[in-house]
Amino acid sequence: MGKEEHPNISVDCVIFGFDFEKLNVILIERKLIEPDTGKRLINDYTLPGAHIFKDEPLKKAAQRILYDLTGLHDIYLEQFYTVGDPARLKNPVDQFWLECIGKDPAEHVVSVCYFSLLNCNQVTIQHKERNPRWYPLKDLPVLAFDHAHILDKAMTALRRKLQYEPIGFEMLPDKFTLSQLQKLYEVVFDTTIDKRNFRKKIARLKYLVQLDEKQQGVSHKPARYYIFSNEEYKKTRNNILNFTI
Amino acid sequence: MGKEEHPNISVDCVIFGFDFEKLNVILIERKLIEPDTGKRLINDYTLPGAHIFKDEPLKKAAQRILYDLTGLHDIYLEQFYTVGDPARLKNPVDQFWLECIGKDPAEHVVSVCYFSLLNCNQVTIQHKERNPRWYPLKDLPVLAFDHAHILDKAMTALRRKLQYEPIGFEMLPDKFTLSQLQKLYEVVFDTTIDKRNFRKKIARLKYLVQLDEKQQGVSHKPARYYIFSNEEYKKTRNNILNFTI
DNA sequence: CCAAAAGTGTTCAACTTACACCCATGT
DNA sequence: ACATGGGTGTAAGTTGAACACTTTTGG
Repeated sequence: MGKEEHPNISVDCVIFGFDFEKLNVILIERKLIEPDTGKRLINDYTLPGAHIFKDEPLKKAAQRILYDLTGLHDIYLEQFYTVGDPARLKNPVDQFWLECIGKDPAEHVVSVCYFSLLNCNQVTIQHKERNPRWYPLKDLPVLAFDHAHILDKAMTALRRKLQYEPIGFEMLPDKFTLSQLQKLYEVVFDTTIDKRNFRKKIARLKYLVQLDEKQQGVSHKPARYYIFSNEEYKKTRNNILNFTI
Repeated sequence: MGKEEHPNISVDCVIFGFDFEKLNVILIERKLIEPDTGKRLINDYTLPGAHIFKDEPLKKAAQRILYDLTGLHDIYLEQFYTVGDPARLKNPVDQFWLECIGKDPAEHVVSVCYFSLLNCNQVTIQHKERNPRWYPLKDLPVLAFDHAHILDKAMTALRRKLQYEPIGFEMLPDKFTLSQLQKLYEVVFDTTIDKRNFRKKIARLKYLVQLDEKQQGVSHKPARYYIFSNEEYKKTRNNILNFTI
């Protein structure tokens, strides 16, 4: 009961962050250096994750991981996948690592995976140990365990979700410009979007509310700010039945 | 190792079956009758599920459950959700039941949930114990544990999936008529579809191949059979970027 | 005045929706 | 002959895609 870790159940978090230019993800160093020779035995990266405590709900565990990294509660969080192949931690490097950090390498660990959405500029990552920081998705280092696979699934899940729910706002400040929103979609879907068509689409959405406020101190025509109105969204959300077959 | 059950990790299966009229799901009786009085202490229904064996992959466990119920391998199977709140099995009836079947009611059981798709008429459910059978989704009995919640999530996941991938075929025979396919969509989305518009849409899809073969022995104009061509689908699948924002 | 990003309309093609009748078969 | 479900086309409205120039600000 209480703070004892469950040996078989962990939670991994794919924390996406948008910095107005590209999409990033928080990774943590996994470094093991032989003290005598200075030789790097292990030098790669993992997603933030933790074993759940016994009697801790999965979502609470994910929120705990997020809080420890960002100091924030109430971050957008969504479960998207659970990995549970007994072979997933069985390669020699991972086995060696698990021994080094005092886990039983023989355990079958099922990992429940969540993704979260943030705006990079509104977060300062808390350093406790092992140096967590943002890495651009377009330029990732080598990932440990099956974390490349998990990240791939997370990306697919994010795109899917973004296709039917307006959660892009979670990666922007409360007030944002349409160009910022457009850039976000372009980055997530790795594409370019026509500015006029994009804005025409926005104009149809009642839950995107234009403010009187404008950008200040930019050396070009200042953009108008918009906010996302959740009330309007709830009213006008379209339960589309647009099946592809 | 081997056939020992993992006390904390289970797999539940939501097995959807289409019978050309409605959507059904396989449920299993949970019955407990007091021997003396004949009083029904428990009388409700559960989704098929099982604890995984130690060192068994999650998907293998799901396939095992499906095989035990249907005698079939290679059924469409998709993971959609994992429940892991320690409170999920803590109501008195469920606790009592767990004790009766020899499980430790205090364990925190994380359940990884899969849904599968079948055509009811092509399956005979294997009776081992506790009488599993099809129940119409529109007329469900009382469900045990948090299985009503899981079923709800499954239904949402099925609809979403059906909106961007043509997996409806998994609930039809290899050869099917367009009316059968239309009925399937109508039933899953609880709506009605215009016949001519539906068929116009189908005509655009190259992976729906019309056969020369027709229905036989029906007391009306016999319908042409169609098959789903996976090769064509892979060629023409559209990676649409149709975001709602 | 220059650089930088904001903002704005039109046209054409594709798709969606609504709608009614004849056809082939078994009984 | 009749009951049953199969099969077909058209017109109007809506949406998606392509495309270029003017505006506002800071430096």
